[in-house]
Amino acid sequence: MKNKVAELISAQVESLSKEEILSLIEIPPKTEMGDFAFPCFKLAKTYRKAPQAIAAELKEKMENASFLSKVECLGPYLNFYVNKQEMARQIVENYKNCKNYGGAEEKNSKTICIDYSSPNVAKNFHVGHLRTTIIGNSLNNIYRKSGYDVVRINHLGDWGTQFGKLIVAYKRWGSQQAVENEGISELMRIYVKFHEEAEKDDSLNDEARSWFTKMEHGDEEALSIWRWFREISLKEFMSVYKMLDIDFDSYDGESFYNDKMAAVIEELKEKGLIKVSEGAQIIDLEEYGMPPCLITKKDGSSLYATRDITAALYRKNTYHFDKCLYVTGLEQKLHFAQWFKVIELMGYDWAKDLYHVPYGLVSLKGGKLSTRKGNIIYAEDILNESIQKTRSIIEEKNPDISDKEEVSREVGIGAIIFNDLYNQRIKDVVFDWDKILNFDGETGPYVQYTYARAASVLRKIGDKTDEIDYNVLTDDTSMALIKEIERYPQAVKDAADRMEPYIISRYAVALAQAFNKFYHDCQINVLEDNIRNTRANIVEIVKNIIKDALSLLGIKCPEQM
RNA sequence: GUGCGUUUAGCUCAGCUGGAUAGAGCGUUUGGCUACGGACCAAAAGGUCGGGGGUUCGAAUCCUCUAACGCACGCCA
Repeated sequence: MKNKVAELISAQVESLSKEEILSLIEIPPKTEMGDFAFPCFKLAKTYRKAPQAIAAELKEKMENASFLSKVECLGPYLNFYVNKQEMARQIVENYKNCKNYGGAEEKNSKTICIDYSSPNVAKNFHVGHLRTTIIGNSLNNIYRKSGYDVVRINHLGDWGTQFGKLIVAYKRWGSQQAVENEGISELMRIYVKFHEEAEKDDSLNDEARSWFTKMEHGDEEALSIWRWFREISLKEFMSVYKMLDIDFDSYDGESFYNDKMAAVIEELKEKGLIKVSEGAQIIDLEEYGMPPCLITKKDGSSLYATRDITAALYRKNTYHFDKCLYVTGLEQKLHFAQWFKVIELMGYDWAKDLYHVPYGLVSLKGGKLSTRKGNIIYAEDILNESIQKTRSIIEEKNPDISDKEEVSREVGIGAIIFNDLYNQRIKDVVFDWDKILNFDGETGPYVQYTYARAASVLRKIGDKTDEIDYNVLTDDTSMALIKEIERYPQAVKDAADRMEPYIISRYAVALAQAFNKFYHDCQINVLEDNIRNTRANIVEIVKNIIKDALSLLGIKCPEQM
């Protein structure tokens, strides 16, 4: 339709190409103002006339087009009112012709690696980790729908000085029994204890660093403790992933690159990038306005950047990615900028394919997240709390449905995921129980409720035919809903281009709102066959799109709730 | 100190490459179940878009200065 309008204008306007016209055409802010609008400002210079006059002139010339019901000029704008039946028909038929509406009909043979979640072993999985996990998972779904092959990488934080600290702490204050019984909580306890003691006695830090150096040199005692801690942690992480129904293609964490870093350091030396400064090996980035990137410490052991660089080289060689995304907090921005630059300086042109996908800081009302201060909320606790709240709502409103347990999980977890994906990634989040457990308005449960409602109507209707009478769909409410249906592919595309799942969330809410108004204004289960069938078909389309959109966020849609 | 990010209604946020009277949800006030699910729908109130200057026919959007808050700045990740 937009295309047709553009053609019509193009026939009258020589100074602009059809593409330019297409990009100028906009959707008026209010429906009374028409379906499409063409602002005439740009033409004012070439025609040397006021835009109002140009709009009036153009109007005369295009009033007779058959697909239009009306053309009006409102000041400098030319407003087009298209034939409603025709518009509805095009949108619905376009939907029906797609195998994967909103996404790619075929794979595009491109690969994207997404590094997300990547929690630190031996630390509890808290609200902060939930963000990277949920955002990364959603980006995975969005790119998959858009035709990419996606490699989901959980780059576990399972290497580094903190394990030296843990080993020291375990040897001094831990016991096998306690670790086996308490799992990560016990590891956290001795880790916190280490920090308390290390403030009084700095030699503990040296001891910890030397244990980590032993690990890097393959010391069996150090490694066997490390393996044990890692296994215990992974078990707990897996239970969160299971709740969220999230999986990964690779759990190669930092330790995986331990034996691959030497070659990379060698390469950096050969390329003349390494300098020695205060005993450490660094890459000077002053020229690029950044502090130096540290490659090894003075004791020779590796650092975060070393492992990231090594991992990037490995992934490029292994997966041949077209893009590689890193979903981490904004506070790590400098770190990524530094080592991306190092990759570029090594002469790899694919440095431009590395993207840091940052998100804002998660904090609690009382202040920052801090395990040491006990100011922390664990992922499992939020999820369980939300599931329980959902369960009690179901008991109150709809106690007769079957599989209550499963539905409570889907809705409760959906609420948490939706809440995390509702705003732009960059926004800081202050965790608030009241807000996260509110299921009214623009929330996951609202969208899921809309889905359940649609499912319920369709169940009541039973059999329906595929016949659609487009004359039934010309009222404002139905047209508004159909226009929302049309918007889905663009929403998916924008979300993929901007790496922003919130665009899908906002779309899902808008579609649900349009549907609920339609549901309210237009009775669906009526006696007239043409009306019932037509509306039921629209309901089914909307239901399918809601399910698809929520699936991109990682949220399930129960048929009843 | 330097750099990055944020600042839009009481609160949480949308606002696409600059375009028509700046939009939602929550909260507040009010109305709507003898219709298909009230986790719903409708209406009202609520804004000098942090502040100054500039570019433009036109700025929440672009440039510049500035303020507040957050974060990062070498041997943690």
